Amino acid sequence: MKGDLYKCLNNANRRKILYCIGEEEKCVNEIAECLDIEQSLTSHHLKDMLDCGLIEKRREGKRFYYKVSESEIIEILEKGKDLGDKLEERC
Amino acid sequence: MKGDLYKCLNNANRRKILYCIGEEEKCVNEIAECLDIEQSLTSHHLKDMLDCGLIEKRREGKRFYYKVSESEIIEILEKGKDLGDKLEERC
DNA sequence: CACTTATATAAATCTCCTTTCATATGAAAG
DNA sequence: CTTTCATATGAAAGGAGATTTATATAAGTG
Repeated sequence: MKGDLYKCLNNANRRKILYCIGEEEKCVNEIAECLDIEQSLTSHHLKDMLDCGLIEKRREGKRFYYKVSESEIIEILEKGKDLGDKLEERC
Repeated sequence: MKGDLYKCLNNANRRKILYCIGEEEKCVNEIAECLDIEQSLTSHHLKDMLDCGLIEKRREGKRFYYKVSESEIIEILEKGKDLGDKLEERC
């Protein structure tokens, strides 16, 4: 397993991807469009997250659908967001 | 506020520091010794975490004591650890 | 006041990450 | 079987982050 959880979370595009496929699986182009980034960049990020087990991939014809593998990750993102907001208030 | 929560969490030394001062405040040298890293490096990491509001600093004579500012951060670390372990099992 | 202890900081270096660009692969459609 | 669509991959460029080394500051001690 390459890469780790925290590395995956330390990038806004990857976090957006997680939110984007958190509710329902999406294919690469849908994700790229959702984040308004290049397909290539999307694929790179998906690979990283796949490598660390955070997401899963399923083929359907020429498309690949991705989804979050453990829904806990969304909870962690929410907790992180809450804490981030709280820390901002301190400044 | 420089740096963000996820950046702070994306480094093993910084995570160790959080665990190290999570229970009780410690001064810089204690932290450096606890992690077995240089004082200088410790200070750098402490500054980053201070900048993002994750920890707090208190002076006592020539020493500075650091502690975690929001105990939630430890919960997030625990959740992250659990999820990390779970993801490892998949591979 | 000189010395020591505790911490901070700045510069330099090295490593790692992100993004872009070009290209490859592979399925489906005509 | 050529073209198109969907995705993956590799290399290169640029930037950000981690660590080390050397030095500064500031408090406490004799």
